[in-house]
Amino acid sequence: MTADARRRRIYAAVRRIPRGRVTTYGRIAELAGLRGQARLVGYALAALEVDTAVPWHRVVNARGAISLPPGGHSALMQRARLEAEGVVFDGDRVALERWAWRPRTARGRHAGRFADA
DNA sequence: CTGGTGACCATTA
DNA sequence: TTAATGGCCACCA
Repeated sequence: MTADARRRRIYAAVRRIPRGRVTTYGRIAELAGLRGQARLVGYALAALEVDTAVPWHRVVNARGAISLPPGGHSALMQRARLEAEGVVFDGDRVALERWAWRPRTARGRHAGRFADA
């Protein structure tokens, strides 16, 4: 698989995140069929155009925090966009147990490390 | 080629 | 709870 194909899979996965929810880099990697390659997700997002339709702001790190340089323009925009969608921050992070998007892979009840609040 | 870096993460101590 | 470690891959010097 080419590097370009991986990037497109990553973007496709990010586009699936619903409004008002977040998910992690590692989770996107899994959905893109690239388990264990979370770093690639960050790299791919960094390559996006400024006016992209890909909802990159819905991707946070495993702690629920924004992984962009603190105080930077991009970080501020990410937080502003999330809050505009109703996502609430607790300090510098969002509670994943509450805001993480869980695609329907859950069989019957909660299947992942993100349970409902 | 080699080595370093990055919007990362799970594991281990 | 925080720190260190090893693994991952694309890109660049």
